[in-house]
Amino acid sequence: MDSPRVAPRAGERLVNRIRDKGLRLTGQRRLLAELLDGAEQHLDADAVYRLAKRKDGSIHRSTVYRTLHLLKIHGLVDELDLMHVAGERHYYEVRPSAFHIHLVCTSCRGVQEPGGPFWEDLKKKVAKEAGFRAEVVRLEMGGRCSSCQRREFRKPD
Amino acid sequence: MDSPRVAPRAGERLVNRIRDKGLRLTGQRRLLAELLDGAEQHLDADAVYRLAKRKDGSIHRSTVYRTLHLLKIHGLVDELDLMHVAGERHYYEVRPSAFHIHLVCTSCRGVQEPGGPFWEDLKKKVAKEAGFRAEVVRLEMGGRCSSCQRREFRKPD
DNA sequence: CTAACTGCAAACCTTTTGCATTGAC
DNA sequence: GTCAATGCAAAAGGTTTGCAGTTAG
Repeated sequence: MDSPRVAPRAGERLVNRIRDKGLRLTGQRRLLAELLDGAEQHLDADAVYRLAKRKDGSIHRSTVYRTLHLLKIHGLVDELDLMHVAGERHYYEVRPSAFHIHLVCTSCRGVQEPGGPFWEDLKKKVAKEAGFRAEVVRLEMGGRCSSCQRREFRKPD
Repeated sequence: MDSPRVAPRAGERLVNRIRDKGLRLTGQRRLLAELLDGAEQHLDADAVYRLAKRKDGSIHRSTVYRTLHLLKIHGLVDELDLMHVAGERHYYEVRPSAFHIHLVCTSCRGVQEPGGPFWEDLKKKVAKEAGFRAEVVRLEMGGRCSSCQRREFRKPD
């Protein structure tokens, strides 16, 4: 599609994309964008709020919800449920590409995002086969990660 | 209930699976199971409730939620969010296999479930590659279905 | 300057829970 | 008969909204 192929600094990418969309860039939006962009794991709305609150004590929950909604409808973040392993929460992720793959362990609740040639190839084939102009593709697998499999092999419950 | 026992009648399969799990089969559970099993489309909790209410005016919402939860934790139905095209609702689907593929059109909100050799093959390869004992796999694609693509080609916005 | 955004509080909507009663096994 | 499931009502999330004051462009 139209993604720039030069990587801006971590924590700046989403901010730039907000400006590029012509959206007003307030202090709160900048803060939230930097948080989402720098996040090491998937965050739900409450986690985003609590992290933001530590940097700006006056930010309000409703601003977090409004901003997440705004980013979502502009396609800048995606909303995930990660197989509901942790209840009804939704998680937000800066859209790194149109194709997300998540392996969610129902035992330890860990989330892996595998990469490599197999998965790259898979993306291409799926897009081609679909007869569907896919904007977002999510492949989510719920099951047991390899370390939980080993643990359960040693000590079956 | 007096049909020959060749293959379980549509609307009876889930009922049988409930009994097989040793769960108590109440009238409400039977009704909900038949609804889910016979559903032509994906239903959310409210839709299940309203359909059930037409057949049993005294059924309560909380029973619907409790039953959906029960079926979910026993792996008899899966909970989907269908890319949130229709808000925060969750949809329930009798688990036909461990692998669901949904193509969700963000334009007309239609949901397709493609089948065929490509997708069968994909399931096998993904399961093998993952190094992950996958219990449930969901592949969801959000985009434009072929008829919406055609419509937009004729009349671009 | 002005439309858009924010904080606040209240409303909303879906889902969960405690309790007395009912019903499946 | 016993224990689990149900209906009911109330609570508990999580999210949205109307409003008045504030701010980015």
